[in-house]
Amino acid sequence: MFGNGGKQTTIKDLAKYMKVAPSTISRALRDYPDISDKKKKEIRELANKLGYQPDSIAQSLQRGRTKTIGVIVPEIKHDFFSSVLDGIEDVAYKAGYSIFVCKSNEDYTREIINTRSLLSYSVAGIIVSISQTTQDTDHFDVVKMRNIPLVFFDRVCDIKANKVVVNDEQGAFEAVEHLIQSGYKRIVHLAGPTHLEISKNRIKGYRAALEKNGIQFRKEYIIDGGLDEEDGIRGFKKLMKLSPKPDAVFCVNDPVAIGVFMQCKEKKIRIPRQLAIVGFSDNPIASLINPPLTSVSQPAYEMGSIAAKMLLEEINSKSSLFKPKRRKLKTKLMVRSTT
Amino acid sequence: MFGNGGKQTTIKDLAKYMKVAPSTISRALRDYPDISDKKKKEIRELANKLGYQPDSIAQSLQRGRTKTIGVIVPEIKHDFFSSVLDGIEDVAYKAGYSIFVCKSNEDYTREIINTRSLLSYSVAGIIVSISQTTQDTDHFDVVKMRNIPLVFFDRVCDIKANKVVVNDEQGAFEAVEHLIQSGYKRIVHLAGPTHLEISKNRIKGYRAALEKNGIQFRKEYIIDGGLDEEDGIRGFKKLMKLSPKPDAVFCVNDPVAIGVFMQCKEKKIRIPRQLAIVGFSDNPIASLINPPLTSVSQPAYEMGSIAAKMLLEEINSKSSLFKPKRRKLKTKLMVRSTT
DNA sequence: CAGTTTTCCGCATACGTTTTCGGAAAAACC
DNA sequence: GGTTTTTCCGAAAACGTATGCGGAAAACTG
Repeated sequence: MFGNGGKQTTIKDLAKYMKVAPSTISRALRDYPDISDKKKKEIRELANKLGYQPDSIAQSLQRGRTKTIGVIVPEIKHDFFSSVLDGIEDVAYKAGYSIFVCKSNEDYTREIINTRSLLSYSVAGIIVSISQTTQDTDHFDVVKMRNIPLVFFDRVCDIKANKVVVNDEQGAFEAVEHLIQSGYKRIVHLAGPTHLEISKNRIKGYRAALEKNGIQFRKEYIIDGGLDEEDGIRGFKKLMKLSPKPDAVFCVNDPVAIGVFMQCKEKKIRIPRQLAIVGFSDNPIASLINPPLTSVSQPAYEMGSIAAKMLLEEINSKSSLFKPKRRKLKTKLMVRSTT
Repeated sequence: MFGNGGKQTTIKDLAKYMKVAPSTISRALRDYPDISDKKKKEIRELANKLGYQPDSIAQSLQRGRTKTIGVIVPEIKHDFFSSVLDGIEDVAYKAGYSIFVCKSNEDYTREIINTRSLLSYSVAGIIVSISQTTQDTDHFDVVKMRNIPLVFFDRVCDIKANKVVVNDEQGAFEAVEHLIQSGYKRIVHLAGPTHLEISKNRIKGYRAALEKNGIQFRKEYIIDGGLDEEDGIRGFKKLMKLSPKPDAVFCVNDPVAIGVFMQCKEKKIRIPRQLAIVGFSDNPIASLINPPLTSVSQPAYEMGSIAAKMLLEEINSKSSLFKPKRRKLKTKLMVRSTT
């Protein structure tokens, strides 16, 4: 298959071999009308025999754009993000695209470097969930200015671009209302970073549920924090100092809930008798711990595939007057035994 | 920052602006000796002002190789693989490389397409864990022939290339010996696909432990299967039909163990009283289920970072007489309550 | 057979970099 | 002031592909 010591067979090689111009080869392989059927057939056979494969880099340089979509996530190993990646990859693969995965590590400057890198690689589009520490979003303006399609998912910001999120407010509302209807009255919310939209929306839902059910909102019952297990542990400690003592906690996501969960185990606090717990995102782990964690299910894989589809749509819509859309997916409350 | 309507500022733009040749710009920015310090400074300032960013595609075409490393994994969302990806990304990022992530979906032909795609993108190197259905490995020969560095991890094959694995045999041995020492006598092994090295090695360890402890090996106590939860469920059903009834099961990995675990819950079989379970890979879930799962811990993140380091080493070693190495990482038995 | 159309293909160029080679101008030497 | 050396820079080619344009040969028209 490869007779030339490791070098890729190029269009020029074929040209020399066939004693025609490179342009002829190119046109023959792309089935242009200006080449005789006989020659096309010959060329195709030779290309097959030598295992010719067009050089994507050269094509990209010529076209000014790659068949690649860039993805920026805060973390890869988190279940939610890896499921999203999975969804993106599947859609991209089917459309003949590859994915470039960058991790921001929840770090603002690394996110900037990542976008720059993706831009310099002329990706066809970018899908991103912003990091916890990102407050300023100028780096995404540059993407828009270069006319590169952009889709945000889950952790979005208020830039004019495609977005796919879950109905965080509704999800939070249902979770908290469920707690109330189960008889809990002193419900704490371990919230995420306040500048993130998801945090705000989940707080909104929390308050709405209290309000609707005539429960007085207390400021000290919202505990700010982050999105990791450690934040859950820290949150638990703050929570235990409150008085009157809370009887339930609604966590901004599952890792935080797991942090609380583990602390309860350690301190021998009965779940849900002494403290009820609700998480958000329904990681697979939720149903397997004991007692199984009640959590708001978030369609991660679907989010990824929808984000990718939206991106491809924008890529393929030549018109620059593309109207950004916002898809809001439904959540589903998975009631288990921690409530 | 961008005054030209969305187009990337190029080296030619700078050249026109400065009224010098493009080559001068290139040399100035790369700090070549042949340019006067004064001009270098001017050029750098202009480049900064216009936000010049070298076009990676053009550089790649010129160099014949990208600053990108391709990764092929069977699945993204599995905890083990996403942790490996995490490790790879971190060291790649530090070395100025980006990663191209492809998913084979445990499918042989998709794996071939993935490698082809990576080749056509002139990646600097490839890291891969082969799919369950891969028996033939010609597609990797092509990679070697193109002199592209290659590292296998976990699911390796017998190609002459860098490899990083865990000591599967030792890990399995310790797990099974632990079972024996805990008093279990009829120990079944739910094995993986037989053509994978990991499966073979874990079987070896299983047999070695039996042998050393004077327990008769029974052919029917090895149940072939796959690597997923469903395979665990299937395995459980076969296992229950055996007589005498087994009292312990050593699973080829955690998903399989979880499958068995869930079946036990469903069928009200007491763990570990009626059936002891040991998994492999120590997913985070293992410690959180009830009872917590005994499992062989496999350093996933470290595997990724080591694989990436080996790859970079090979990339940077100009000499084509590179000697493939094999790193074997240690496992650690995490004894919990299912045994 | 001259003129027109059609068929088929090559030339040249562009994409943005890097790099080799060589050459002009300035500086240094005797 | 002529020769050599040094300093600095430009021209051009190359990487592999795609494409507008033009041109030669063949086929068809009258």
